[in-house]
Amino acid sequence: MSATLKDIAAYTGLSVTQVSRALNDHDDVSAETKIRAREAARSLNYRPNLSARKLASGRSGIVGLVLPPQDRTPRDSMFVQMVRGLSSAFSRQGRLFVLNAAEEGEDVVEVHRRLIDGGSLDGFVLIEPEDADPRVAYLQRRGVPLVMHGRGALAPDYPFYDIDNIAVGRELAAMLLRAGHRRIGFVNGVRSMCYVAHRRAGWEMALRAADVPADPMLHEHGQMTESVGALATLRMMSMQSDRPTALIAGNMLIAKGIYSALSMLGLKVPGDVSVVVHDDMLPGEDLMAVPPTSGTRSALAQSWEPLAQGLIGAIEGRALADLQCVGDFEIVDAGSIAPPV
Amino acid sequence: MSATLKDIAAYTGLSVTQVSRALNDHDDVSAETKIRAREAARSLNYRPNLSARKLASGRSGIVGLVLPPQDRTPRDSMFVQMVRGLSSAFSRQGRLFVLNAAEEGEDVVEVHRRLIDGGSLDGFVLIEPEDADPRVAYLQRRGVPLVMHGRGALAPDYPFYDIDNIAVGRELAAMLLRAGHRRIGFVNGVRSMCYVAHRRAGWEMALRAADVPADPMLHEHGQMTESVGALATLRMMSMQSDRPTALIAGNMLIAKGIYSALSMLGLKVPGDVSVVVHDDMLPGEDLMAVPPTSGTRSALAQSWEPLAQGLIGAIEGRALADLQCVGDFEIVDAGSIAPPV
DNA sequence: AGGCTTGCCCGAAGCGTTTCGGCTTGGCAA
DNA sequence: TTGCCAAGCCGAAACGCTTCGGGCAAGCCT
Repeated sequence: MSATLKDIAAYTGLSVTQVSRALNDHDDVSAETKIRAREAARSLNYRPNLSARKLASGRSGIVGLVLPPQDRTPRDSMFVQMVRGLSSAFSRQGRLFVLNAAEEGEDVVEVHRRLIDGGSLDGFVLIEPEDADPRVAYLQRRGVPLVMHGRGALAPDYPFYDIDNIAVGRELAAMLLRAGHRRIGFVNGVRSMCYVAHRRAGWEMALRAADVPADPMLHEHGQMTESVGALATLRMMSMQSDRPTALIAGNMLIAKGIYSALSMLGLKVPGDVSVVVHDDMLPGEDLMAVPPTSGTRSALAQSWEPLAQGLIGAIEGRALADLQCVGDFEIVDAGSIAPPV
Repeated sequence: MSATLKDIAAYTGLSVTQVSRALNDHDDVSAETKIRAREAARSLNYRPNLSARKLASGRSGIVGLVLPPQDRTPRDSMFVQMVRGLSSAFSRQGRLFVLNAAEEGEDVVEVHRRLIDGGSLDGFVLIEPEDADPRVAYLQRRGVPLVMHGRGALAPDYPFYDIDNIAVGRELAAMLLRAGHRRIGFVNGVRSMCYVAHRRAGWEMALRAADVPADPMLHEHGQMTESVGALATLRMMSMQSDRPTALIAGNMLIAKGIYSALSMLGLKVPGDVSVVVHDDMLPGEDLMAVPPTSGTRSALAQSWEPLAQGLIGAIEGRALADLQCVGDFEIVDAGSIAPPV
């Protein structure tokens, strides 16, 4: 159905070898031959057969992602976002991106194995890093390239794309400290996540730098949901003495919970309590109607391209240092900070 | 890394040919040889190389789904549901299921082409059927197996899994007619969807059978969202004369909108207005806290298995009639129907 | 002139699997 | 005894691609 290298060879009078080398832009092919081959390929509507390529070279050009079995964070729409983003980032690079979901009880590593020696994939994007990640261990042992969305340690030994979450935590606290706040509450994510720990560390660093003690009662771990935000707010605001004058929200859902708890308590933002948030700018969240809130933001959508670049770099064997990318975040002032009362 | 047929051949003393035939359960292999080959395969940890298989036989055992570019129905969590369901259904059948998202401006058919002669996929699950579906036309022309989730016509010429939506519409209306209602409103989905048209037809049939005119003012097309449900309810309930005494909701989100509009109007269910719904039983929707509502229900989650079976059947060349499957729905009475006032 | 490099090209082998056709063996009927 | 058939097995070719090793000219140096 589809044209093969042999067809192009016949059409151009070249050998199959030379056509292959021409189309793959090898360097011992004359410029004129390359052009001739490329034109023939286009006019014959040639599409390389990835299975054959994989068989011959060990590389198929297909990369993938395995959806962890139960989403601890029930952020389905983020997954769809991600799949779309990665699909298009990779297809811009001439690669195919596919997604496979792990079954409920199934071992995630097992799924990767299936995908690898089932024979097609030659690299993975990993998400939701864990501390000593078994997926990383397995892939590294087998020499399969990977790139991590986030990181499982401050300086891991694998390619990743992440933002500087210590700086995020530090900056969020610093914004409030600069306004004069001393009692600063932080509603963070689940403890085991590395970025959560980093943000907490940043919060502590900023406080220490301002000679303010970091009261553990003012820090809360939990799922990043609206209700966790609301409950944590109620708890902190009902502290008998020294209740916080400002709150940090780990993400927009938490912020929403904070706002609704505060309004229930009859407290105004920023008059009574200042609020800052780290916003991942997921589309759909803006529809959530959270009031404009100061803080840090970094679009999750901007990570797909660097992730793709990182994985492709890893496949092409570039040095680890080039493959560990720390992205930027922005600082915005939206008027949700006022001096403490 | 992974064992090959050659390794098994060496290990068992058989030829590569015979091992291949044994593992694929061909019939000119003795029972004893089959067992020997299978055991060797297991103990050598053999995994067939799908690329090689694809190259030799034209079939890779990988099937996929292309996510349409912009989701007209913003039901991201349903997609994730679906991916998980199909992944596990296919993996139970020893096949690999992958998902690829079409880019924003990209032609969906083009993506299928890439996946086909990129060389790996040998069949597709399609979703969101259209009237004269270009994807179906393309795949049929190229002889690539497919199965549709839903259908684009009453009796299409391709494999599908669907429920009898005419019967759904008829039954929903009949439940209300039996209670004595004559003015029955229907808040349905977007007009272009085939299942929406079917349900509408069912509604009309039931009314006609009861000698009740089908007032077009009592039927509303729109996105299946909460607000559409609410707005349609407000419109119908404010009709000067002959406002409906009962409402049919196309799905749970619409039902939720109907309930909130009715409560805004101070109307009770079922005292003032009866309500029925078709519920797809998506997990997460039960959390939406819609009051128990009578109507029809069919778990979307039950369609993954038949879809997988249908596609595999199509790949294996079974007859079309065996591949067109109409699933059941249930009728439940949850007390949301009362005689009209 | 002889030898070297450089630029461009090609044949053939091989990736792991399936499949086609043919081979051997033993049993059974004629 | 001969001939035939079925059961079970195997060699070799093929799928489309990459890559290794080599070949042939033309140009340069000494």
